Order: sequence, then C-alpha cells, then structure tokens
Amino acid sequence: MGRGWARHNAAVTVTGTAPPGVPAETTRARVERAALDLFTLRGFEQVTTDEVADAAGISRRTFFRYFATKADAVWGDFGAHVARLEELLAGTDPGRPVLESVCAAYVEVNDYAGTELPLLRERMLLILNEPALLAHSQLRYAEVDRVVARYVADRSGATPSDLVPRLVAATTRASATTAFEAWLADEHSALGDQLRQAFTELTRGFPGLVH
Amino acid sequence: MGRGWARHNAAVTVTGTAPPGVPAETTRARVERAALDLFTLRGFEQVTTDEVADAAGISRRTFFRYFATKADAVWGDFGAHVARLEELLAGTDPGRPVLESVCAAYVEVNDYAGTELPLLRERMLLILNEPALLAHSQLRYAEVDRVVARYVADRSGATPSDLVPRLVAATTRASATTAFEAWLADEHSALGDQLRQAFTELTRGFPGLVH
DNA sequence: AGGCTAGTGACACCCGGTGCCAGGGGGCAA
DNA sequence: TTGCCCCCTGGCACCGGGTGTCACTAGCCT
Repeated sequence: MGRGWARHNAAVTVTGTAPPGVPAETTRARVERAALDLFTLRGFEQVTTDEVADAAGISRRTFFRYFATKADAVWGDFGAHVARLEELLAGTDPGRPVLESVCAAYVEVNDYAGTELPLLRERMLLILNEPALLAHSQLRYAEVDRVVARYVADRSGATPSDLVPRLVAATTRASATTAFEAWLADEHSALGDQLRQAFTELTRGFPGLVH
Repeated sequence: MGRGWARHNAAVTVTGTAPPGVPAETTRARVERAALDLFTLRGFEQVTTDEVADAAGISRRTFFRYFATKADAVWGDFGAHVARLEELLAGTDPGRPVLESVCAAYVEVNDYAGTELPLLRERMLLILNEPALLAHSQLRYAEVDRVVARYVADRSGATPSDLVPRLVAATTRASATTAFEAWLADEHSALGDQLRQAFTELTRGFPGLVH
C-alpha cells in the first residue's frame, strides 16, 4: 500500500452506535486505539503511519493533525496528566515535608482505576521497550520535571533552576519510571506499591547499600 | 543544494599537514568537528546531513557509515566512556559502600582534562538543549544504566532487574545529568564539584527538604 | 440562498536513513 | 609490471516521518 492510495471506505466517522447518553467515540480516541493495537501487535517501527491512518479510517495527513508525531499517538492526553500533577502539588499541605509531598503527588496521580490498567500496561510496555518511544519519553518527562522543580523551588525558597529543585524533580521522576518498570515486570504487583517502595528507598538514601 | 549534487572539491582526505609524530586527523574526527560547529552555530534541526557531509568533504552516504544517526555525530565515542565507567566499577574497593562506589566512579569517569572542557561544554549544551538530541540521550543513558545496575546487583546479591539496582542506576544517572546542567549554567563552576554536591544530596535523601 | 468556518484529503516536497551497485586506490603475489 | 583482492567511497533509488498548500465539503449562522 503505497503513499498515494485510494481510501477504500467512505470514512466511517463514528464506529457503530454509541449507547444513549454515552458520547460516540471520538476520531482521536479511535486513532489512538488503532495505533496502540497495531504497535503492540507488530512493533512500533514496523507499522507505518499510513497503516494506522488506514486502520482508523482517516488519511495520513489527518493523522498528523491529531498527533504531532507518530509517537504521540501512544501517549494519550499526557498534557492533562501533567496538569493534574501540578494541581495535586498546588493543593498540598504546607506543613508536610516537601519531598514527601512530591512523592505523594506522584502516587496519587498514578492511582488509576482498575479498568484503565490494561490500557496503561499496553502503553507503558510500548514506551519502555520500543527505542523510538523511549527516546521520545525524555521530552515528555521534561514537562513533568519543570512542574516538580517549580514546586520544590517555591516551597524551599529557591529558584527552579537551582540544583536541589532540579535534582528532586529528576530523581523522583527516575524513581517513578523505575517503579513502572518493576510493575510491568511483575504481573501481580500493584503500581502504587511499587511507587511507594521506590520512593521509600530514594528518600532514605538507599539504606540497604551502606554495606 | 539538493539531494544529488556534484561534490565541488576533490576530497581532501587529510586537512593540511600533521605535525611529525602526531597522527593526521581522522576523517571521523573531522566530521565530528564539522557537525558540532554547524549544529552549535545554526541549531541541530536546521542543519541537514548533506551540509555536514559537505563541510567535512565527504558524501552523505559516507556520513552515515561513520555515524548511525545524525545525533551520533554529537556523542563522540560514548561507548568508550561507558566501557571506562564499567572498568572503574570493576576495580572498586569491595569494602567501600556500594552507593559511594557508584558515585565515585561517576565523578572519576567525568574527570576531564582542562583542554577537553570547551568541547565537552559544546557537546552537552547541544545535547541538553536540542529536543532531538535530548530524546536520543535516553538511548545512551540506557547503556549506562545497565552497567550500573549490573554492578549494584553483583555487589548487593540481587539481580540487575530488581528494584534497588535499577533504582540506584536511574537516580545516580539522573543526578549526574542534573549536575551537568548546573555546570553548564554556571560558567565558573567545576564539573566535579557539581557532581559531588548532587550525589551528596541524593545519598543523604535531600536533608534540606524535611522541613 | 449566501457566506463563513472547521475538518478533511490529495499532492508535492523536505529530510533522515538504507540497500545496492559501481568504481578506485592501495597492498600483495606471481 | 600485471593482475587480483579488499576496503573505502560515492551515486542512486527508495522508504517513511513530517509539513505546506490548496481544494472540497459539511455544517451553521444570518
């Protein structure tokens, strides 16, 4: 299937009939699902944007209007995720230690409903195992780091570009990512537990390694 | 200057005459220098591989034989860097605490000679500020993380895929990167000092943030 | 009806990256 | 010297991600 190709179907803008009251699946959501399925099935690099677009019943050009890059189709609405983290941080108890607040916010923002977990697993498996997606992740993490560094700076009377705020942002985020990896590796573990365990190690300075 | 273009010079394989005893600059080194200069001057994305190749007096095709990707031209011989870190870790005193050994190895592997610092600065400024290079960096860091995680696992009787080894690898590396950022931001600071300061904060669990 | 806007598809183009083949030069043996 | 081999190189066509532009259509408002 080459670059210029006749669409073979008259663009089904909505898939089937939505239950009354439930909004019909948006085009964006449909593309996300098609992308995730294809990428999981055959690998991120092995699937072309042409194929994803085709599977979702839109043109390649339209795909790139919904998602700036091929990788973005995997990330869902990550901006909203970051915004929620920012809100959680803004609403923390000022009497609680800074570092503890950051960790708690991370745990809470990643407290997904049970029904969302399979999707999250699929997403994260792709992101952490596909080199192209792993690379892209750094750009997304940078958004998170900025938010956390700003919070730490505000609370500790520093500026977001000082060493400690940056350091807290970078290391807590690294810990969260590692917790995700551990969660993916162990089918039966709870994401929240992995996060708490990772943060405990981090904030205590890895007590088991003093030898 | 389009894709197919007549080379306008008869490939100067060596730049001028090398001082006796000193090996002539290799083609690879010449390409690296050309790439770094052009990227610094006009931005990574704004320079095409065609232009870099042209500036180095080789063809585009040959450029991609020296470097797998455009980004790799910025990273010098990073593999050797990782190998050296691995050797340093292998040669650590078994009586010293694990975490301390990792940090010390990081400091030592980044102990550059004064003459190398300007080049290092240029490289790191690009890597940390150009989105495409920042993304690529994650792939390189993964190599480092594997080495560190394996070391920590060996020393602490765990496996490299356990939480703590991964966690130490991820957080020390995040700290090192943050120290690099701080070093770049402050013209007059020493890289080693920034690294030590970052590791001190990390290993003590950010003592200033208990509030 | 007429006009505005938002979403879409087609198409051409740019650029990073790759497979393939055709030289070309240097070393080595006869 | 001649012939052979091998490595480095350049040219070229191709793939695929990403973008600018234009034309078309469906609504929607007046």
